[in-house]
Amino acid sequence: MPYCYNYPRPAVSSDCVIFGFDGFQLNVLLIERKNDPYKGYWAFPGGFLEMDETSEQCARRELEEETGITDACLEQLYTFSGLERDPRGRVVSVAYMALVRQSSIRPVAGDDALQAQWFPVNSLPKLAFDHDLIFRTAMQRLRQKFCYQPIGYELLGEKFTLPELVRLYESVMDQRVDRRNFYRKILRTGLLVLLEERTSGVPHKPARYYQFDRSRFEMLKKNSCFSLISRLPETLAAK
Amino acid sequence: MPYCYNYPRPAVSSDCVIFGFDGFQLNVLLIERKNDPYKGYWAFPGGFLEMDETSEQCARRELEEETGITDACLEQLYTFSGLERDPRGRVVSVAYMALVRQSSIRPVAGDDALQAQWFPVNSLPKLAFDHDLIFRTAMQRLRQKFCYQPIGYELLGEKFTLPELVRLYESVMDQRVDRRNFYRKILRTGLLVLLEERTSGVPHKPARYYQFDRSRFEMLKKNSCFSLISRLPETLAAK
DNA sequence: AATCTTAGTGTAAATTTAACACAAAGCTAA
DNA sequence: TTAGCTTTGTGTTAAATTTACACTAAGATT
Repeated sequence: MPYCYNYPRPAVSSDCVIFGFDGFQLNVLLIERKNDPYKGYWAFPGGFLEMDETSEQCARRELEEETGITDACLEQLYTFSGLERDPRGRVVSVAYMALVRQSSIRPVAGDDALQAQWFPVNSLPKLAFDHDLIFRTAMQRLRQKFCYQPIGYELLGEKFTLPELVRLYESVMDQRVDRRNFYRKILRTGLLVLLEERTSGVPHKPARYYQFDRSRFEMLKKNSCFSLISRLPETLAAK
Repeated sequence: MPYCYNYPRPAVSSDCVIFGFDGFQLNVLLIERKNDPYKGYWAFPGGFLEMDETSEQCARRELEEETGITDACLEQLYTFSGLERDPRGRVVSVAYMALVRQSSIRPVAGDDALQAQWFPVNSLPKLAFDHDLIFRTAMQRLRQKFCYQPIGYELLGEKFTLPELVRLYESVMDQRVDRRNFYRKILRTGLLVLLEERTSGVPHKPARYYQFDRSRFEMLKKNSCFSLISRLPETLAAK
């Protein structure tokens, strides 16, 4: 026990909630734990902080070690510090989340993981530690972000069709979206660039591909704001 | 050095960014540090995590010890884990923020603090540690929240007038707001309850007092969502 | 009683939303 | 080859909201 301090310290770890979209449903990436505690349980990839890395670097490192993913754009989600999170003792975990193109990622189990696998968000296995709480927090945050930011392009390919985008929104928000109104709304933002290519081999009218205009997005993010509750659903306003 | 572990561990702390509003400008509560490092510098109240408390409980405890504030509603802001945050060694800090009624709080220095004092957000002294980064993060988050949530009532009294509310919004967002349109918007949400009382002793028409309907707010928070970028300012949409 | 200052209400045009209908384009199967 | 099926893309219209204003009201001061 070579590391000694004047006061007790919790261990610090990072965990990653990685969202992917397969064209039909929203998934998260889980690993099966190779070691105790919770051996054999599924959990989010993560591990202990080392002294020469930030919490985000730790998340990125553990993600690569356990799943092979290297280029996810991580965003800090929340820090969990419950007293009984981990049977080994006090562990404070900084959770991160990321949206990735599921198709471009082939998760490979490594290190502490028996296997890495995608699970649909509405049928997860029993999770280790307090990862169920982490998952619910991530889901909530993801939905919030979808409400007021036209994000989610990280979840699709470099190019995508509007119908795909609608399905993504419907999956995440778990509610029906009017295609036609949605198209207009999203196109009016000017964030999508129309490409020449179309889908092919489909037994119906082919869809056009679009690309996300990241530079315009950054520009807009700086300026747009202030609307004070964007709009109140009529049904609620009446009450 | 009685606390020993197999692997090195960072210390974990909590810091609190407390926002207050004095009717004219937005302020934050700072303490002057009694001890090194950064002795004599101003900093956000905070301190080290103890083993029998969560990170939020730690924030609440330190806030009380150093400023006497007991009933702030803390919200987790962000966790800072930079390698060089603290000259004493590796410290990971979980930052919280809260909005309080400045008038109802008389900050009292205690414990590690020489004094506790409100500072206008646009003229802060030099801050200890990376607290300048924490402040900018908090300010950004506060503005974001004001954009899509009719919050900020914690910053005003139990009862308040619409002109006060406008001044609050103008202070936080640092931009002009059209009184008349703002009134309509905010009233339409149904979140404000008109009281009988009016301001008195003012050399002009007295303003009416309103009260925030917290239960309706909770109800709305559950249901409202999904607008996909509330609205795009015309000036930007044109580009 | 006139004046000054801020509070509260109203109006009209432009924009956006919500809820639809319909034409277009590709494959399939008779 | 053509009718039929499916999904995509584009309009249309009424209702609601936003924006940008002008005007009246109420209290204190001179």
